[in-house]
Amino acid sequence: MGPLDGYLPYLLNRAGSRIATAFSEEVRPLGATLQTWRVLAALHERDGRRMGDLSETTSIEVSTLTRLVDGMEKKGLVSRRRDAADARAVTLHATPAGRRLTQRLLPIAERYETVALAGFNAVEAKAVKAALRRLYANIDALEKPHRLRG
Amino acid sequence: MGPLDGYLPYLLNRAGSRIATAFSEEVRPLGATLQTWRVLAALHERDGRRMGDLSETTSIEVSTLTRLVDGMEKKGLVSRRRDAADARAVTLHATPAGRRLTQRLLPIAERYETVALAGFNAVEAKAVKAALRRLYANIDALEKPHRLRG
DNA sequence: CGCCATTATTTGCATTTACAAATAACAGCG
DNA sequence: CGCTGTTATTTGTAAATGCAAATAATGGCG
Repeated sequence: MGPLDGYLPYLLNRAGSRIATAFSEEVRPLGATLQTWRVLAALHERDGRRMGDLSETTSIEVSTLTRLVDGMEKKGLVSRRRDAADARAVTLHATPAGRRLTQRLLPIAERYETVALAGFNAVEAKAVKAALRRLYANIDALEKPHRLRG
Repeated sequence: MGPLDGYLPYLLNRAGSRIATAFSEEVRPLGATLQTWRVLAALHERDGRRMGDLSETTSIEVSTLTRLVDGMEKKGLVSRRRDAADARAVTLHATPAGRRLTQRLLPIAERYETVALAGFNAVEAKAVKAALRRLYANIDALEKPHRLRG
């Protein structure tokens, strides 16, 4: 066990990468990717989100998201709509086909949650999640100042 | 707080992405990227690693790593050597310039560790890291069986 | 020794990604 | 109402990525 094993960003990336790769492999036969799942999951949580909102939620850069959504639209999984209130914005909506795919992906996602947390009791699981939220908030706070200048 | 906020892989990815993006931005002025840092950090831990070993430790896919190392070699940060014991393998070594860059990146990396764990006491910090190792091991165990067939 | 299955790395190639610039529409103010 | 600065999204373009195939070398076994 070297220094890397004690370095938090390393451990974070390692765990995240591993789960991402495994999940990707698993959903490929369904014609899905990790990124499409992220978008579908975000829309499952709340449909009709804006691109920027989706980018924030999924951690997918907006220009990347644009082209990802292009593909998903072509596949008939989602549809874009010009926001009625603000014509600059675009809202994204899952189509019936998109919702069907989501339903097929949900149990796989649930299984990954279970597998990842194998051996964790309820208290420990809750603690990890709380810690991950704190880590995120800490880094987020580091970035935010940039946006508040002026 | 929707369902996503309770989904571990989501929290993991969100925290990891955020820290990765922030770190990347920060090291760009030094002519470095997150990926080059990962390679340099792995070599700092132990020099002369094989490509496959590096791929495993950095979570960078081997074919991606090959090309990343091409670029690092061109920049004079690392050098490849054919492994004396096994001519199939290539070992990678940090050059003086590579080590100098590593020395400049180390304090930045340390700072990220500190910032990410702001508000965590020593016990909590240790617990998060242990949890991340367990998560990784759990997913790893899910994958391993594939390699043991035959 | 020579063959064969296995392992380590690289290469081919199509896709994904991200930064920066461009476009489109808003909001406030003269 | 027509500027002006800001916000939301897309597009241009070059680089990074990952799967699969190719290459190179090993080890075991007849």
